[in-house]
Amino acid sequence: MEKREVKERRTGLPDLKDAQKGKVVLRFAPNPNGPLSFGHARGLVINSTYREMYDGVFILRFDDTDTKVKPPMLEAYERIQEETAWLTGRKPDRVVIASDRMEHYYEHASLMLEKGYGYVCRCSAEAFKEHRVGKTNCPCRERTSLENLELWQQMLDREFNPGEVVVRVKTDMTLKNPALRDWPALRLQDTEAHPHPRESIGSKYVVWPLLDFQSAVEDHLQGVTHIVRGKDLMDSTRKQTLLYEHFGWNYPETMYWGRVKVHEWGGFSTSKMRLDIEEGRYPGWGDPRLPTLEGLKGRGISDAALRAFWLELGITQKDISVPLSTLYAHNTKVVDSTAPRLSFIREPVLCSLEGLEIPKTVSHPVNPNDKTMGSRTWDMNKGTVYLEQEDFEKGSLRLKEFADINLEGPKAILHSFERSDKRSIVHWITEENSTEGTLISTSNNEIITQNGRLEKHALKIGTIVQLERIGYARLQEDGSFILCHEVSVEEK
RNA sequence: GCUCGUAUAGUGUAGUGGCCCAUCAUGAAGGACUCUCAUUCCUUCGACCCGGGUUCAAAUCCCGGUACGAGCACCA
Repeated sequence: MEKREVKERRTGLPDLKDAQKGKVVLRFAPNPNGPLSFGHARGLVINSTYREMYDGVFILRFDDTDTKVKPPMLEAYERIQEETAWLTGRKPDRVVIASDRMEHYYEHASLMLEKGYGYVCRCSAEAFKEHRVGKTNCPCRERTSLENLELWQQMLDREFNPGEVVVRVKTDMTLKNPALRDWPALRLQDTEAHPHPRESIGSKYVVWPLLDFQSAVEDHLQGVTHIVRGKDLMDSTRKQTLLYEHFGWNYPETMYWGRVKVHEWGGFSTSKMRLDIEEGRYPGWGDPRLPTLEGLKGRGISDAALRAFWLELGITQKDISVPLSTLYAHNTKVVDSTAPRLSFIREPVLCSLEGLEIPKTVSHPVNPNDKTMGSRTWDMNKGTVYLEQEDFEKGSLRLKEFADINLEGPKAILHSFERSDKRSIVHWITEENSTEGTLISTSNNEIITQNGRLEKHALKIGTIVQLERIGYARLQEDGSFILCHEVSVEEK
């Protein structure tokens, strides 16, 4: 009888299964091998939104347990926390750093060996692969817990080299899914050659947990109730569930989202970007061509737009490909009502006004949809204005909020102050109310710098403006503007 | 190859057996407003992967096919 209600369009995220208000614990666990990027925003937005919905706890966890393949970046720890606060609107309730929690992982590893839930395996990776593929038990599996604990101590005492030994979780070698067969839980890392970048950790440990073990133990210790993450971690859930069964714990409820590709970006990875930056292909993580949170923010993509974007995609397991214009549409919606208008003349042509008596000043609204934002008033004393080359060529124009003109070479003959016909309305700027200005944009992975005449302004760094008839742009520290996206997607 | 997952308009999404000749957004086309090619508003266009089955009734359940994606790392 309440069915009717169920069928109404759901807005926002679907309910979490078995969730009670005030008792939900969520986490987002990036690898700090670089600052966050566009894709990370999904985990942040979804999980932090559930925190709001259920008045729960949101944990930011740094999964920094690999020092060689994806080594952590020291600056990223701080940066990621700032980015999290920016995107979610508040600090995480708890911050956990895996490399600070090693003793807990050791304790559980040792307990696992003692109880016979796992074993120390001295097979090479290749040798074990044969067991995995052939569904045969590895001889190491037969060791007693005493032997295992002894070997474990030797691991801790650095009596082995990386690659010689690994701790495995005992599952079942005949499991249908090969990924789950006696999966590795802890391994050795050469932290002399590859020390952990955090000073307090450095080369202190050689035995390190792998993601599936570290994450499983930590989720339990933190009391995580719901895990919402990408579906690439589905097998991870199954592995971890097997470990939870050994320990008699209850695995959190999980939900997954599918892969998202942004048409314009293709496949970016943090590791790849890091390499590109180190090799000088990009000057830094904030480069406007990079899909990092820093890059997007720097271009004027608002946190609210990013949130709206990811919330709209929701958590379907479908793999999708979205154009960037979807994000831009959200951004326009968020930013337009508060964006001051500004005049920027590309390829400026200087014209002198003649023919009619020129008023002392001309005013434009700061934002036509919000009169309380006031107006911009230009002095007209000098009688010279800049027009864009492209507009100049049209011959007869309407200078916005001012007058109709007919162009005769460098002379702009004032025709009337009232609109006299349908000639196109263009933006313009007086000589004395403008300065040299720069607009930076990106196209085909190139940075394009365009100089022109910029209206004088007193805006704060970071303000997102609408350059009239051009697009939304953000004021940078050096006074230049960086184009976020064009006012209209219409191609010219 | 083995394992797992997904398939609704151009792009995304809602929908868990009848309310669906299918929701909302975006997009496209047209229009209104506007001294910006902005914003806002209105109209129109446009979809249930294919084939079987279950049922009085299927986008929804089952089976098969196809397509796409992920995992099978001593990465996260």
